[in-house]
Amino acid sequence: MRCLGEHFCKLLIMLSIVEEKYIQFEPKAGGGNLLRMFSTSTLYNKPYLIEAIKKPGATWAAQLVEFTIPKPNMLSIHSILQKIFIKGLSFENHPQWFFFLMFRMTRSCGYFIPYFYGKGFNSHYVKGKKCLLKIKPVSTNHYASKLQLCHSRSSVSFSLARTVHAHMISSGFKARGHILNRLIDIYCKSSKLILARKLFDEIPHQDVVARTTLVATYCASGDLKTAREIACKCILDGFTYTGVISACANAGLFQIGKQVHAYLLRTEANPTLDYSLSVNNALITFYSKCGKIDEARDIFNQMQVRDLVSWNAILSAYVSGGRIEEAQSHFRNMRDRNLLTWNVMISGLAQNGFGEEGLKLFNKMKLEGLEPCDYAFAGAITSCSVLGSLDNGRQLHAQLVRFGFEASLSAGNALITMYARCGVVEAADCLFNTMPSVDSVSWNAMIAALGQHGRGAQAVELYERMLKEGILPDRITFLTILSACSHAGLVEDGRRYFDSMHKLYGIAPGEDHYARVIDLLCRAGRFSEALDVIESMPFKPGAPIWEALLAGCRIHGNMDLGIQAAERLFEMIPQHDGTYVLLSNMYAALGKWDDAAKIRKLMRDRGIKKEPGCSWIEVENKVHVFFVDDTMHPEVQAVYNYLQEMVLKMRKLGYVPDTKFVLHDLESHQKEYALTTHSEKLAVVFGLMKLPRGATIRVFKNLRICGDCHNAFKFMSKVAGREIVVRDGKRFHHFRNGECSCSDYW
DNA sequence: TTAGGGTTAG
Repeated sequence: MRCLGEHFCKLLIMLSIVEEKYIQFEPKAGGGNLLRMFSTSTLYNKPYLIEAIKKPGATWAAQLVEFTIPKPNMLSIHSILQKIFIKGLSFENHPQWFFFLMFRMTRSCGYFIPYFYGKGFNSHYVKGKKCLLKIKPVSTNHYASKLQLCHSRSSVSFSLARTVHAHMISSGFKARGHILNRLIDIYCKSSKLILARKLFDEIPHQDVVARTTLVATYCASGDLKTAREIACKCILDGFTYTGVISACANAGLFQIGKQVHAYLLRTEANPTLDYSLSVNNALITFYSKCGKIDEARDIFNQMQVRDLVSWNAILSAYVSGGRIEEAQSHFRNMRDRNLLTWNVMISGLAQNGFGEEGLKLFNKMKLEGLEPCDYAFAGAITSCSVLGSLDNGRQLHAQLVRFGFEASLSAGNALITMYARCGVVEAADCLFNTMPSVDSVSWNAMIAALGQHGRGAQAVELYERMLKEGILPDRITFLTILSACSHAGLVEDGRRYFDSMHKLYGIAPGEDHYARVIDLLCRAGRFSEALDVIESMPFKPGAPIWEALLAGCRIHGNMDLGIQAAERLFEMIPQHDGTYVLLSNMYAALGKWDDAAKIRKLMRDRGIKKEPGCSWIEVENKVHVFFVDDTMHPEVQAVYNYLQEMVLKMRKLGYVPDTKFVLHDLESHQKEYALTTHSEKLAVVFGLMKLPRGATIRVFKNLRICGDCHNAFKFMSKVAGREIVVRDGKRFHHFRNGECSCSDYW
């Protein structure tokens, strides 16, 4: 029990700080045997645990901890907590259980304190307890290490830092130097600038470290006057400049960052400024984040000395600018690479739509003997989202658990999107609800997932829940919730959220937000309102606005307005194939074949090619691609035969091919045949032929699904008794028993 | 004790 005793001592010290209270604590003996008994077990979810829960005190805590060895992680402990609550047990009478857990988690995973703080645990178990132990002031090292606990890779615990600070004051401890600097840093990172400034002003000898922290924070908040005031009172070093440049990069302050750069160039001859490497590295990232990739490259090329940070920074710049070829060539030319290099490249490929390449690189990384971290997993999982490869995604999820990263936020968030984009929104929902901790990215991902699957009401519900839990929506939250409302026809909700953006949350709507509102209104046929919104915009409408308007006009056959929108688009983005196709489709749908042909001719004259429609489906871990009128796939003839039989059965149930979706003026039997060559039909039929009985058919299409295919899949789902899920360029359709989840609103 | 290279959401 010696080891346990030590744990408890450490715990006590820590808790004294966490709670600012005196805590009654009575360690109980008897855990030793059980500790040994389970020392090799990691099966925390076996019935032993249920038995163990019935036992009191330290015995139980000892088991609990031991069960999580050798790889304690957030998920395993979280699931224990869930079991405890399911059984109606609480920590009320056994605070030591909670202490032990918290200590173990904090030590093993580094970020459990913020987790517990958010969940109201602290008030749950201490209230009403007698206070027996008085906590004395502790050493500088102790406070330093406690403040270190406030920092984790992804979060800063303001509440813990504040408590440590309070403890210092109440115990009479005189904090100096780096302890204060750390506190200031944490306050700044927690956006408590006033508190940080107050502390800074109380320091008798303000050093360059504290100044650097504050200058960078004031700069990021846009308060340049104060930043300058603080900066000019001491000799600045490289840390200050890199800090300021980085702050400008993160806050998007391009002009100011450029001024700092110009200033540094003027003072380059100054021999005291010997920090060009890190400053240049910061500058690469600054220009990259401001979208100036060429400038970033120039800095990299002109650098006399470069290190791995420089190489990674410029690689990241290429990737973020979508310059994948340059990134790949740069990656190949790198003599040294670290884990980060691989992560940047893998996720960069995935983000730019190169899912297959991303997965290949992830596997290559492993073959080269590098152990992937959770960021690498996140990149690989994103690759699966791009491909719609559920099999690969599931395998990666399993690997992730084996590697002990199941508590990772970035990988977890990537998984939510992967499951949703692979058509299994239930799995995404389940993951979201069982993740040990979530952040705003997770909420946004889940709201987006529900929206894409046509579950607008649920998306709205989740958004409201997010607000109730005190999470502030950001500009991406609004993009996702507006899309969700738009796809589900929730016009009033969408309008209300759009209005609240600026009024309640101070976020100025961007063009992308306006485009979504226009989409929302036009889909519902409310064109005059949409035009009013366009009038009220503080900037000139760009292509996304006219595209949304045109798409709405197509749905409602509003030819006049559609032509106006298309004309604007022809001026703005003449090379974009979508405008020509949409307008031509509108004419064709109205039977105006001459006009449709004119648009097609215009397209040809301008040398614009329509992106060919293609659909794909994963069968036994292999992706099968079908094009329109496919002749390439080895089994395509069997597919056509199967489809013909299927159409006969569908006709008996009332299916009538809707030839208005054929865009060329053909004889009616030719039109009907043309419909049967659509890539999405071929892929779905291939799935029906190849996948086991009862398995859901999941098909992906690069463009929007065709209206006749949409109707046909409703009948097909009934005839075959199967669920068919189709992901098109915008959203998902779930066909089940003759109906689609979108209720034909798309 | 401060700074410079990464991730996930649209």
